[in-house]
Amino acid sequence: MSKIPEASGRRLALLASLLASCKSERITSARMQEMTGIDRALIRKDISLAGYKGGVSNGYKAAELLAAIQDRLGLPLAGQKRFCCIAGLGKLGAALMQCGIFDDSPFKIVAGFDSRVNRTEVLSADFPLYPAAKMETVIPEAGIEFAILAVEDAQAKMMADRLAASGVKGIVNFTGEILEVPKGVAVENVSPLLALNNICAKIN
Amino acid sequence: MSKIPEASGRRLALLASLLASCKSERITSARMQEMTGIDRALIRKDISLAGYKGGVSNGYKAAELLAAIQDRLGLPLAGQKRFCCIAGLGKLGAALMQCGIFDDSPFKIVAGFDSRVNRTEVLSADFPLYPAAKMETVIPEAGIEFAILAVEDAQAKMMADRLAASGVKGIVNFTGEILEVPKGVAVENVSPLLALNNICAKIN
DNA sequence: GTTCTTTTGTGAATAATTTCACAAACATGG
DNA sequence: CCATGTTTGTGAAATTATTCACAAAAGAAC
Repeated sequence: MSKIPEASGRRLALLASLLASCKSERITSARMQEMTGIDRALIRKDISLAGYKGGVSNGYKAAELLAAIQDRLGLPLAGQKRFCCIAGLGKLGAALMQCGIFDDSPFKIVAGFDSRVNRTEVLSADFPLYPAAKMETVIPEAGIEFAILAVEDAQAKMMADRLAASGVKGIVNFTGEILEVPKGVAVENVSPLLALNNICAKIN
Repeated sequence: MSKIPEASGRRLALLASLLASCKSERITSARMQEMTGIDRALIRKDISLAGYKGGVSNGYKAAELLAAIQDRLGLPLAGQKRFCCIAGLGKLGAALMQCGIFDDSPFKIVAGFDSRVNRTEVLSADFPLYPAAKMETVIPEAGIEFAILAVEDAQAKMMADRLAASGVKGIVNFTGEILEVPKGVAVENVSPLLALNNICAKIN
């Protein structure tokens, strides 16, 4: 089956996260439009791309639709644990590792890295913390697939290079820097500053 | 002048953040392609949409180009301070307000809100913290335009409604919930979980 | 000042996405 | 079971976005 266009993929991932917290058994494209602002005809097209059929007359079965999207997009399922690490254990990195956001998710933080050794010694976590120098050995050995980058902007590019060289397949970029990564590594920018700028651009 | 399509706007905002940390005086579309992965012809089209001319033979002047993009997109300039608040002062919210990420930016956090009063009393910040009940009065009085939403998922929708009702024009959504907001309020999702899912979708 | 090289700026061509519109599928309520 | 009301699924149309390709602009070298 051919690959789904990126825009459709993003919308479907959004729908997946919406469906994951959907209380009712069934949901219509009209309701999803209300919740997301995406036109319902487009939602139906996307769902059709995802390969799911079966909503006629009464809307889609939320659980089945979610499963179909997860399957088609290659999203990890609830039971799975895909391993991640956090690079940069400053205020933001430390909070991300401690705030429990990944607890019920298919992602699990299994390592933390920081270039200041005392941080890795002082902070407590229920997974090991390493000096950044260990990155290149720990990441492949632990089977870490994804990294959350929360270092200071000045170190961002260097750390991204090292993460990519260590074999991570995706980086969630919390820094304000735009990362230049080899093909095969996906970057998702979640910088609050970039987000605020995007909002400013949208409301004009 | 007509409004810029959303996709172009996002790319231009990305370029802006790239240009903001650009060391060299001039930059070519080819170099920007290397850094962002966006095709250079498309970058030139976007820049042309932004209304900037003047790069022939030697690339664009980074500073001028940045200024043009900021102007065209309505992005705040370095000198300005647009007021923001943080809703939800748990681990993540507290870290966001303390980590200094907004220090050199045109955005300034001027208030924090949490429904647990003791949090607003225990935490220290260089701006006032309020119980969530004060939101509806503080936001309009302080001239707050944007909110960073970092509450727990269960409270996310309710808080987003209240933020919107209080008059914020944009919400940076760190929660895993998809927010249903009135038209006129922009939402930018920066959930690490959604980001990881998007990465999984991309690498397939 | 002439030539050579680089790089933009942009019409035209192509490709892709989104919207429209409606038949078909199914549920519901008599 | 029949009529009625929803809602999907999807071709076709309309729109939008991207890539191509190249003339023109400008700097660099000599």
